[in-house]
Amino acid sequence: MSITTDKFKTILKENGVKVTTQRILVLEALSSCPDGHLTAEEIYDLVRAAYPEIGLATVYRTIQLLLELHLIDRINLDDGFVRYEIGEMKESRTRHHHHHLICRQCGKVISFQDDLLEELEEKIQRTMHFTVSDHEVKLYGYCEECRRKID
Amino acid sequence: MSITTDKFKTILKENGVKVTTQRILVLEALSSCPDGHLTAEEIYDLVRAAYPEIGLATVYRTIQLLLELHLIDRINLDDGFVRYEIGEMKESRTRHHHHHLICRQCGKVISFQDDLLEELEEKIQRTMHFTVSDHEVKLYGYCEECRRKID
DNA sequence: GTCCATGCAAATGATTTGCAGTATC
DNA sequence: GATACTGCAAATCATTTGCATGGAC
Repeated sequence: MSITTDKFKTILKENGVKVTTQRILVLEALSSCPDGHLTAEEIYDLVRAAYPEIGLATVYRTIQLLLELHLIDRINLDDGFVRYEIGEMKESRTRHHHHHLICRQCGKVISFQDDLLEELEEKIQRTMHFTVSDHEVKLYGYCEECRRKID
Repeated sequence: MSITTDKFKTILKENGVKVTTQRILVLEALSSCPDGHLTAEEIYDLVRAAYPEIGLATVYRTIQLLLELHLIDRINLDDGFVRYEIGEMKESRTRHHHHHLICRQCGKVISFQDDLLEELEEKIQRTMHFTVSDHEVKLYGYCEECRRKID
């Protein structure tokens, strides 16, 4: 479950930054597309529908702020666009990351949950003396429809 | 073990593209830094030491070619630079990927081998009907030295 | 000799920044 | 009312591209 507007306002105040229409609209655009993986330009277009005077620079500055507040995550699918998505399950202390399946054919992105890396992280800790705090996993391949077309 | 210059020349010929000094030097720069994770600019600087007249555009074009020939891999550490590294173990048919530990403190990148994702890929195949062909894993955290400094 | 490859400079495209006006607290 | 935030336009920076020259086969 993603963050509500009210909770967002509280977080902004707690961090000593101002609550502005633009910030709320950017957050809401990201919230409204929970599986969106939106680019900055896409967020800009979405917000502009409701608030035409917003500038692209403000969108970038707001994205930066949301990243610093850990309310959104950056995703790089190596297609030349950086994307952002709302961070989910902020309440739980455990890092229930979700990861991405990326179809090489149609570019579709499917999210999935898995904690299988726990074991790997522990192993890394032991053998490499490296403390893992976070991870990012991308699986490339072919989605069901595209595989059917290829066969 | 990474590719030799002779093997590289053969691959170029097999693919109907010309063997040029520039291409060889770029490949050798990447080979000489097996753990380098070089940026295009860094490759440019390395090659220029031996061959000052090379242009940055040629470096980019060669990187593109090497990627298409699957001789190098692209790595994105989300620090604003795209990096490249020589592909290892090209001879074995199995995908013995290596992954990266990235220190959030000093930025150091440590490579490691692991096939732990085999299990996950199989599960994805079964439950999501998605055929995984490749994967990329990045583990963020703190290396031994930096952890020591923090404590 | 034929083309592909190169070097240079200009173009591109995402992101950033400077600055004067504006809105929040 | 002070100051952080915004919008705009200009700047930046990695990467790409057009084109005339040069090199590989």
